[in-house]
Amino acid sequence: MMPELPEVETIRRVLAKKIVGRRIVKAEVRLPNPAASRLSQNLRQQTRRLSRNLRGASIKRISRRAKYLIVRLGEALLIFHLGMTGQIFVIRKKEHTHTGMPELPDKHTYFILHLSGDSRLYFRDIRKFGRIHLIMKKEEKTFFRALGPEPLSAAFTPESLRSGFKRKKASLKSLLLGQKIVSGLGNIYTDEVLFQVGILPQTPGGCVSGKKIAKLHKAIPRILKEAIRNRGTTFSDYYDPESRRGGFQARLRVYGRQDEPCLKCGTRILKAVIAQRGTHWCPRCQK
DNA sequence: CTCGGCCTGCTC
DNA sequence: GAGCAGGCCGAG
Repeated sequence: MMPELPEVETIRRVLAKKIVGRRIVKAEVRLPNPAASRLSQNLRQQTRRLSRNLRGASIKRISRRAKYLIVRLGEALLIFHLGMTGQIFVIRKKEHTHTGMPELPDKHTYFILHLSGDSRLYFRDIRKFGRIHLIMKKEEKTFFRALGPEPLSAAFTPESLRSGFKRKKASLKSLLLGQKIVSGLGNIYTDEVLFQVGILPQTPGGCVSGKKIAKLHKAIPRILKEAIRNRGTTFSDYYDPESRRGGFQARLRVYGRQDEPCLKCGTRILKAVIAQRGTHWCPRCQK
């Protein structure tokens, strides 16, 4: 997996079951090499706060904002962003590990929470695009200030989309990926949403009709919810913190289906780079 | 706004 | 060896 909103939400739900109510016995940072890497810098910057403030804290609640996972500890919030390859595992010390699950901690494991009840949370990130932050509750608003409305909340409205797209000549693909007009969509779900709404990803934001905006506003939460119901999308060997795979990959309509027939009309699905990301669409269903 | 850069590992 | 990968940020 690489996590967009549905995958992070799936992880949130698993963590809520597994670690809420537990106490943090110790927080362990394992700085990656090279020391100049951004994850290493991020962890070094946060490491004192992490080890000083986490010990003894108890986990009250797990929440999510867009693709950020938030472990609520009362006044403090421990925030994870998983980047492209971040993973979180929770296992008991003696628990039999799943086949396909890495031996933990391995060389890609950069943060460990030792929890009461002999369980541990491992943060692992092969490409090191992930980040960890510890902030105070009062800083939460500022921390997330750049994010657009949460697509599964009432803050997300046709009007918020309309004003975001207004007079923009950037493509819908880049606008939806940008996290500013609406947050939580990544490369997969952006392609899926645009297919279901029947709009080409290269359409400039300013050229989208009110009718399409209304359809888009309905399709975004619908698809995200469908993906969450299926525990997100899993490629290759991803496992959520419970060692389970997602199931949405079987329901993808365009993502990864280049050269295959469109499920609606049979036309060959195209793929090209748009907004620097591999983008999939049906040239007949999307106008 | 677009682009390159950040990272490692996998596939061709 | 090149190109690609589910994200994001900062430079120009």
